[in-house]
Amino acid sequence: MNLQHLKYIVEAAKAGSISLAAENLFMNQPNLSKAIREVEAEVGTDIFRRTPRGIVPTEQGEAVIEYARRIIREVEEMKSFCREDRRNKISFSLRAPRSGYISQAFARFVVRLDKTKELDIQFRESSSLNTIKRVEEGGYNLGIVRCLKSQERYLQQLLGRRLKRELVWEFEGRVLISRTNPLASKDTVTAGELEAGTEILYGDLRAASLAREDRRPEEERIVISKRRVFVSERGSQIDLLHQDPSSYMWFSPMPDDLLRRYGLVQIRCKASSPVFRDVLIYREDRKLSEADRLFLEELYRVRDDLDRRMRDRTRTPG
DNA sequence: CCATAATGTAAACCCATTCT
DNA sequence: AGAATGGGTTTACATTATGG
Repeated sequence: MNLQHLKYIVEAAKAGSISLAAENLFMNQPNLSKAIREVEAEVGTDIFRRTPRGIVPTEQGEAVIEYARRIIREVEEMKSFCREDRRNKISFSLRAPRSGYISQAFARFVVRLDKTKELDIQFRESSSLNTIKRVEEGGYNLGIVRCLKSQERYLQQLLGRRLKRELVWEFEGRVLISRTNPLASKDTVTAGELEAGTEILYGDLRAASLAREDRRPEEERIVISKRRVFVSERGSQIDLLHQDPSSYMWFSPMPDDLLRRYGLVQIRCKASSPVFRDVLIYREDRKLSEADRLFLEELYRVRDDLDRRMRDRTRTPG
């Protein structure tokens, strides 16, 4: 049994099928089948129960797979330990939803880093499902996933047992509009006022919705407009907001300086705002690094600023 | 003494086929 | 339909032999 064998059973567990796993591993099914049998022979217990529709881990198998994951990860950590000069290099990787407050926190975090050190920093905006996948696999160390509060149970289910989680922020969605939008001077808008406008949504929202359609038939999203445009590129979203002054999109509360920079205004929607939760995730076995903590410090600072401003505004209307 | 070449073996591979 | 087997071929790896 070698590391390769362990990777095989982890992939097989993930795929739920030897044939599919073989495809993912760029090998053929018989060889994978044989390899799994060899591991089973060596550990002395069946890892999977074979069924006509694929494979399911046995009770002992679950434990074996968990061991395998840990071993693979440790080896990866060992390699990265040897690869980089840890004293002289800052490594950081984050996947997060598209969000003004997160990108602002990220930017502030980066400028605070020691100028004399090498940087290996990755920040990528991505859907919650992809974030979970990448963080689980170990490609990214930190992830922030966003879900509707009402779908939280789903998220917990998706996260499973191997990821630690921490609530970053719970906020009411805001309506993001151009400064030239006739509604821009208002404090709050009603659903009726938005109804005629064009709603802009992220391009991947349809496909990567956290709740699977088949399992959760009732529509949680508040649908207001009949005119909906899916756009996944930030610049185009902003252009469209300006070109079509009736258009709007739901967004997380955004820092004022960003709003000013883009010529945008953010307002509450009376009564029917969806409530979102942003949750930080990272692998169970991983300790937060110095850089991670620095980022979180900035993240919470930006969040608290926004929280405070939003409270002030509601107290002094007009 | 180390580096390269030759050799033998185990493993990975592929395909056809059978089993559940 | 998907998993397992068998048999033949190729590839990878380790060991040993040879040469600078």
